Amino acid sequence: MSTEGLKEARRLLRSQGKRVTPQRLLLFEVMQEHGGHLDADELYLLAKKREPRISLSTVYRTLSLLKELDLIEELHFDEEHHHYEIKGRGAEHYHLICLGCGEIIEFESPLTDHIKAQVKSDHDFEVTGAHIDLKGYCKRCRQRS
Amino acid sequence: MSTEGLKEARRLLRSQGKRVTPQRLLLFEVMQEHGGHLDADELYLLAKKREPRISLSTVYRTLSLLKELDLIEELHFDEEHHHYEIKGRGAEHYHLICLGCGEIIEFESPLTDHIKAQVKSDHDFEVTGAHIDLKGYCKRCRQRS
DNA sequence: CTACTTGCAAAGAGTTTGCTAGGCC
DNA sequence: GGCCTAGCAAACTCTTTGCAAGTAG
Repeated sequence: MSTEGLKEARRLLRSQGKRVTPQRLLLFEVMQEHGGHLDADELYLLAKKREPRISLSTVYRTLSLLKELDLIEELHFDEEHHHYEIKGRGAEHYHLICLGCGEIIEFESPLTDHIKAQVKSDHDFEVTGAHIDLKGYCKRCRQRS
Repeated sequence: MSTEGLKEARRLLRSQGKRVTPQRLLLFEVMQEHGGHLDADELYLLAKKREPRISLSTVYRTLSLLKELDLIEELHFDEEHHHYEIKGRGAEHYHLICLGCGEIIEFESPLTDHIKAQVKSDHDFEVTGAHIDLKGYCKRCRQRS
């Protein structure tokens, strides 16, 4: 399950042309394992236990990258101090992949539940997980042609 | 269905004076089976499971060869990082993958059309292709536990 | 047998990291 | 002071290339 999240992180980094570095994976992993919210310094100290050479700037840079990729959430408990936490691995989400510009839009749909129900009755198959990618063209790319 | 594509690949390679090597067939096959989009490294790792001696350079060289032969499509998710996918369509079918016994059942569902319609109205996104994998447990495997 | 291909190692292009030195409430 | 960013050389990721060994036709 936690490796699932890691793969997802790799995939997202890749698809955005970001490089998959050990530091980024380590920081993501630490956040995942820790579960709750962390601030930059706490994350730094935890990561340092495993990779003492990691730098605080990398922590900050990685946090904003992960936030940009929507993998973590920034919590403003107070003005001076930001906390971060892994985004809800809760609701399943799927992807719209634009073949024109490469943008990846995440979506959810209750219809996926209907598909599961149908598959259950048609094939007597109990679905536990789904992976849905829809490819096509986004509004902007369609307008350009 | 999938052997159809393989034969086509052989034929095309031949007709262009390219040699039909196990590596090229393997890589093409992996891409075909995977269905969705892959980048060079993902393809490399998948292929390595079946033929551990394959090299990353072969993956890159084969990808550009297959692109040249128009057997795969290069998706520019961003400037420097490319993804690839098998060309050519056909009746869309999706997969049920049993986590117990590994069986893969193909299915179709009109509901996928509804998802496309919904995605169109919600995100103004025109779907041209879909890749849907549902994982879970088939009847037999459920009865055994 | 000959020309095309592969695997390896290493180069290249471009990004990311770790420092150190600041900047901002 | 406490928290975060900037600038830059060095390190690294991803891709391509050169070459000797291997293989298809």
